[in-house]
Amino acid sequence: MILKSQVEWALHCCAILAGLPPGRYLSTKALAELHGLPKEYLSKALQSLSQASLVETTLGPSGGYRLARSPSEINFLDIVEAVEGKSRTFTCSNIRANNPCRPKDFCDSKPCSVARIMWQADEAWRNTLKSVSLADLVDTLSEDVPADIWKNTFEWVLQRAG
Amino acid sequence: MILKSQVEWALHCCAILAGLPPGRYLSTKALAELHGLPKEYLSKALQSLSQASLVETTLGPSGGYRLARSPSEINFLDIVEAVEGKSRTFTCSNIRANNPCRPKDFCDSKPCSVARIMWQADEAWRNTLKSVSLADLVDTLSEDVPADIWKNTFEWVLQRAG
DNA sequence: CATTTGCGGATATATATTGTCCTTAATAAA
DNA sequence: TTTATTAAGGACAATATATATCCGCAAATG
Ligand code: FES
Ligand code: FES
Repeated sequence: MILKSQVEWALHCCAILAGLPPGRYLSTKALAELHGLPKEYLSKALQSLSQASLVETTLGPSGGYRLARSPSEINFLDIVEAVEGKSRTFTCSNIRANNPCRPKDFCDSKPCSVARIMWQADEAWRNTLKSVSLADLVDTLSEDVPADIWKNTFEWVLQRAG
Repeated sequence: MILKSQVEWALHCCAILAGLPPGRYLSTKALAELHGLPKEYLSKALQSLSQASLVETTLGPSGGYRLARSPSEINFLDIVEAVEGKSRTFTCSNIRANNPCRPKDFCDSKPCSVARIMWQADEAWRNTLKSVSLADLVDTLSEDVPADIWKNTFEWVLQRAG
């Protein structure tokens, strides 16, 4: 089990969009070039963000993407679920029902204990993702990324932002 | 991203093995029949448990599997990692290095902030799995599963255990 | 010796991920 | 108005992973 590479792409793209001045847009082309990614396929990830209402778009030259909410109101879980979907990482196929010792019309009242525990772990994962906002990420990045690279990157971005 | 169905299989098989009297073995055939699973493919999951030293095996008629440790000394994470592998669910392909604004010989001192946060969530998932033992599972199951089905199941198992 | 068992390799099939190509409609700039 | 640029999305192909089956081997049992 491994998350799609699009998750890494989407998170990094959102981090860039979070640093964009209000009202400006950044295109798929610029985001793809900045991260060295296949433009057409990155576009699918950005469409997922759009369908999840995390970003807004506009068409035409100088068009592209911008965040639909403030960075403090978007968290990691929002972005991960936009790309990966909201379904749980453990799926129960109810193999307990195949037990030959069970009456064949027996109906379970609760989900299986095994599944419940797996889902608790899934919840812990989601809660951690939910606890970190895009604003938190930008704070951490601006500490970790060397100041000159950070500065150059946003100059590069602003030259291409519509 | 979704866990393999073998995870569900392995957890249920371990729960059965945990209820086996000391010294007895249960075969792949019996475990497959009990859970309604393809014997040959379930065998692969059990081999994973064996390679992880969670179970011991013996050959020949009356052979099969038993736990290598007491149920209180085996947790969910042991079993999940035996089947799914120990690698993290988020992999960083270091797309930050493709940033055209970076000196091309620049070397990062830390893992990317994005990856660190994703790995924290992964840790939270693993910690939850680690906190539940097979003994805990058996306790929960014996409360949830109706007493007569529970009893019949272990009679069925004991008839087939070598 | 005959049977049963776990183990591992080889192989086949189904599904998911990754990636490309193309058309369409909207938008902005020339 | 014309032209260029953009996001959206459908169709498709390539690749990787998950699921599943089959076979031969060596060990254990009786
Ligand atoms: S039957 Fe699906 S987890 Fe128990
Ligand atoms: S470069 Fe991989 S997560 Fe940031």
